[in-house]
Amino acid sequence: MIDIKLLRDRPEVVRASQRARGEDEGVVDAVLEAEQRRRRSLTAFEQLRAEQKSLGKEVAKAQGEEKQALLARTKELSQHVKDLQAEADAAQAELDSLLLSIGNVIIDGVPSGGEDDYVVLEEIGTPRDFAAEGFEPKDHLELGEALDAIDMGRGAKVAGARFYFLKGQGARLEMGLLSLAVRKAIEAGFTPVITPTLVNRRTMAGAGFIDAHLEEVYHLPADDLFLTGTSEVALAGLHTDEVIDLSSGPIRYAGQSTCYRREAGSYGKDTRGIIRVHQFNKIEMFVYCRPEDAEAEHDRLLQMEKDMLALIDVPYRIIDTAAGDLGGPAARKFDCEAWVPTQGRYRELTSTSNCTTFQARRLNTRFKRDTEGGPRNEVAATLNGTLATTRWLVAILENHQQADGSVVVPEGLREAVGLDVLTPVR
RNA sequence: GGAGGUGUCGCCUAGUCCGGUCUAUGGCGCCGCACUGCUAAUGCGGUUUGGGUUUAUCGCCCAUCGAGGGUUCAAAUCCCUCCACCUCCGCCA
Repeated sequence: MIDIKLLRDRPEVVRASQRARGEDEGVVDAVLEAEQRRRRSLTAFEQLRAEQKSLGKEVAKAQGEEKQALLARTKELSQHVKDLQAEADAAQAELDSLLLSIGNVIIDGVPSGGEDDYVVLEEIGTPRDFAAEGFEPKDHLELGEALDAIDMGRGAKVAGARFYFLKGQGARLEMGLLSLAVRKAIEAGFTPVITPTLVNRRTMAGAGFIDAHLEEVYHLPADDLFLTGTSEVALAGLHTDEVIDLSSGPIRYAGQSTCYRREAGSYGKDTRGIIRVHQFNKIEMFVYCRPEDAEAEHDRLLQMEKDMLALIDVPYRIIDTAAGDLGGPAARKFDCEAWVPTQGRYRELTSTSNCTTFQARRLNTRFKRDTEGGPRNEVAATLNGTLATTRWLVAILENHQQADGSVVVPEGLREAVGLDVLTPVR
């Protein structure tokens, strides 16, 4: 949820953000109007409520005929107060639903437009020239099957399409990758966390995954619980309704969890292999900090991702995602996309978002700031970023394959995986 | 799954049976001031959170006793639903 004070004081900033996202900017005026209505109805209610309370005290003291007269007055007043309260509640609800419909205000510099309007910030590494090496690269599934590392068929048998088994060298590769990511995070001062993967409605909504992503989310109606598509959700909810201590700097977590996504509306897309699946594992960084530190923290998260990608040694590029492709909570998002040889294009491996105060406002996570007028509670900023996922195996397998179908484990991963080369078993 | 108990403004706690004097008691902690070689002790004052009004303050007002409904002129207090925690029973990878 955006800050209504910002919208009130500088509506043009919110309008510009909405425009860049390709969203309705008229909602800004609707909010201003709803806010007026809310204040008017609230004032009316509060005045009458104050009168009701003071009359109530007289009733308590009065006797006999006087009491009866007061009761008559106050009964009438009671209904009036209820009506005004209902009006004020309705105005508040209307305001809230308008505010919830507005995405986070983008940060200056974020490119306008949609999915294809990203800006490439940096390209790192050079794709291998397989033609010059004299062989046709195999895709990750063909490699994975020959290594007996990936089994899609049995995944489908047990659970359905887009499910899979990782086994043997495949399981070792993933476990090594994830444990290396956690180790790097710990070295950088992050606290490792294993999170719940089922969360309640408030947490899911607060993290921003119910409005736009409802179709994407597995829901268990019997318990009204939601399977999370990333540990970001649980980590965002970790400090709900708390005042956290940021006096000695940002709080940095590295969450490990299995992630569940319905992938509704992606029928026919990436149906082969483990690029787009219903279940995968991920190490996710999550930071709470003061709003003024958020952009620096964002750069830090991106640097963590770059360091991690350097360890798996694949060519990749960094893009600054366009406003229309940010999703509601993010004010800016950088994706790192690795080169996938058999697709001849870059595919997302990491994504780091600066959500500023958007998530924390919904989840009521604040910190104490000392000001001249004394300590004040202020909404914290949150950021998240990927440090490793199952999908990374795709880039590792394809970029490090050899003509005989074996795969060289990148140097930086060898110790964690415990293998130098993955060898075909058939 | 069943039975019982608990939930009060940082922590502990009074109040709930029997609705109005609760503008929620007291202690601890914390903050400020005073006193004092320093510290401690002592004394005085302050100390939930959100919102409205005014916005330069002070102030005044409303909401908030786990959450949400209800009864009532009036709810921390009575009723209902839900949530969390504790004890016991049952079941169980």
